[in-house]
Amino acid sequence: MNNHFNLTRKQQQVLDFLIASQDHFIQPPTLDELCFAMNLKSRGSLHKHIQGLINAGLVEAPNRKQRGVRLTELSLSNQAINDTTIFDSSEQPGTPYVGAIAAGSPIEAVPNISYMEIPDEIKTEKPCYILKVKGDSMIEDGIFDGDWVIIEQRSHARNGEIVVALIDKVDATLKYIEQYPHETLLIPANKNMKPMHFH
Amino acid sequence: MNNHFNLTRKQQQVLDFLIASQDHFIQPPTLDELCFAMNLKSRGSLHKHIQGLINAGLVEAPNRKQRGVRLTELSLSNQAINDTTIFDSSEQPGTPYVGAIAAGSPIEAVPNISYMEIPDEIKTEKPCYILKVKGDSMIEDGIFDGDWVIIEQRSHARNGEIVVALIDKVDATLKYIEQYPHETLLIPANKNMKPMHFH
DNA sequence: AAATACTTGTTCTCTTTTTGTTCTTGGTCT
DNA sequence: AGACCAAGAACAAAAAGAGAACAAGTATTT
Repeated sequence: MNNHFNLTRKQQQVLDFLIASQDHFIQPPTLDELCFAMNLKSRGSLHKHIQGLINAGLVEAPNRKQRGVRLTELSLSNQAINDTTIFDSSEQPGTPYVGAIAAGSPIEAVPNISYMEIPDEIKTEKPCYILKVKGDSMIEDGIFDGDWVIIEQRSHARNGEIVVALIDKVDATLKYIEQYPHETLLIPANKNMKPMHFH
Repeated sequence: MNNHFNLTRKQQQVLDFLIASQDHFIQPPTLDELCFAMNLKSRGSLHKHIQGLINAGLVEAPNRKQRGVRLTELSLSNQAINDTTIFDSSEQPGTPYVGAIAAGSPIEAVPNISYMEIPDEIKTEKPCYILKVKGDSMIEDGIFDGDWVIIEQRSHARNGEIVVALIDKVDATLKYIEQYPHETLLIPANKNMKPMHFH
């Protein structure tokens, strides 16, 4: 539609991603970094798409220089137009940021979903999200009211791990979990609170 | 990421570091100091990057005269531009790095000084550095062994604040401070430890 | 003041890692 | 069949690292 450049589907996708994520990269991303961010596996394949964008004049040609892929003035000036298409593009693969989820989740509504940078030292490749702690149920483990916690997004938990437990799909609390065949225990790290039993 | 100068990744990184840490150095840092601060091992290698910045006009060429590497007007004015544009873009503010000082300080030697990003939500404009906590003296306040703490660099402390106390200019500990005319108390947040008295 | 040691920038060589590029093979979709 | 794409091997140049050696300057000692 608004695509006067004759880009293939994937080329457009790469371009959209580059434009959308340009502020997230401190330095122009290398092919490998782009692969990782877009969840691709072959540098060679990506290179062919980049080559297409270079031919269209949308990406600077790095003739063998190792300086990462940079957008040209042309594509930057077209960015405003593309902004609308970005929203359409419905999938937004592997952004390097860790998001704080809230939308649609049973967790108490966060007024505005923001994304925060977290230090490399803490960062993991696994999908994570950030929650703010309310209450003192884990105070003996150094998790205080108002702390931010980084939660690894998983479907299962092992005994002894700290989990975000959804109770009746309404309330969310941070507790130690112990799962037995007949019941599940949620154990706070606070002497003044008692473990909770569920079935 | 916006970079009209044709710098290599490392050159950009060094430049970013110089800009971000210019307030942390009392004097312009020597190559060795920069190596130490950036956790590099070879002065010669770093010199090559600096040379690249000199060629780009971003760093002053010290003709065997001035000690230390200093930024040029160009890079400083460029920094101002970047700052404003960053503010305009309304997301993603601030310098990406916060320095961890150690050089020459009486704090127990950190093997390699590294700089870590900290979330915008925690960040402050004041000069800060990061230390890793050893011991359990503040455990009741949620400061555990192995935690990182962000210390605001100040010359004075008020009663009731948590400070990094240097004892005999050798040991550094994290304690509450209470200063009276005749003595100074360092109070841990751990029932098993007793306050320390000094004069 | 002279001799000495230490700093600090510079240059050089050698090695390793990173990164862009090319090519081949095979798959999917129209 | 032809366009598009994924995956991966292989390669060459670029970039980065380590470290030795040197020289001009600074500091310290004699």
